[in-house]
Amino acid sequence: MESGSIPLTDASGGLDLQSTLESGQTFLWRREDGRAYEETAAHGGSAWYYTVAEGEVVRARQRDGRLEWEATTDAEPLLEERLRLDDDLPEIFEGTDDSLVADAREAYPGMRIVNDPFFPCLVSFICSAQMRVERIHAMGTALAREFGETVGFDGETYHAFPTPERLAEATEAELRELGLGYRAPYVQRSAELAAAGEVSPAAVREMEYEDARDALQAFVGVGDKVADCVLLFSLGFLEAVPLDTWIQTAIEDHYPDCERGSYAETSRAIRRAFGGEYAGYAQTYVFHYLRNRE
DNA sequence: AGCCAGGCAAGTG
DNA sequence: CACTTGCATGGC
Repeated sequence: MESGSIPLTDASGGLDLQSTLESGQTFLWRREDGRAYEETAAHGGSAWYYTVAEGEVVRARQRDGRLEWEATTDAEPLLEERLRLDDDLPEIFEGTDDSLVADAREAYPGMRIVNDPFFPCLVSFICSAQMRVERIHAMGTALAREFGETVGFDGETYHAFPTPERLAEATEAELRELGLGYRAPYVQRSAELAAAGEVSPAAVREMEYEDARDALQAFVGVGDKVADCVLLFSLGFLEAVPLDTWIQTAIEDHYPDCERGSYAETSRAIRRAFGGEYAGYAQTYVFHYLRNRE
């Protein structure tokens, strides 16, 4: 086993690992302990998290201004990529003078947008429809347990997120047994499309933002909102602003002028209000901030 | 007991 | 294009 630690400088905005991994952006990391979010925060947020990435287990925790990791091979490049450690947060928020965004930043400085692998991100957000964050996470755990490759590490057995091929072979009934409900056929059919290479994430990356959002809707169970989540949390479209129920409420309460009646037009308006190029960062801070108060 | 949760697909007008 | 309806499941 290899291990190491990455220094986190304040210059680029630091890191809040717990908020990054538990704010409903990614469902691919789990805590080694079973503590609740609040308990972990009370303990200084230094819990170990793990994921299975590229067939290998990676553990990480934040302590004493460093991001410590344990893995079978050097995990530094992977962590920098998945946690977007090179994003310069002060620069990203430089142009936004919005007070709600400022409050959210003050509450969770160092939270970053994740950069998840495409297929797991896609399936996670297909499952997210009308579902609480905690249950989406549980669905991911169940999918990995039932259909994911097993990986041994440090005397324990872990499960990778299932491949498109494996999930394409699953039956709707099997997926319903895992509690996916009406999302079961969406996941199965989208896995088939992904396995067939119907929509290539590499090609989507090269598109203009709104074209990319349309292209992802070739998958089943993917509308505007889920497409925006995949663009933001997996494909590097930092301008994407998923309009979920929380953000819709925020628009009513704080940005009534941005309500334009349709997803496309409201999206344009709120993207402008959130600073354009990096509007998705503002969105994610506001989402986490609002969801954690009350 | 009823309502709601990071919505979407399919069907109408 | 806008609008309506049905859809699983679990927690409060």
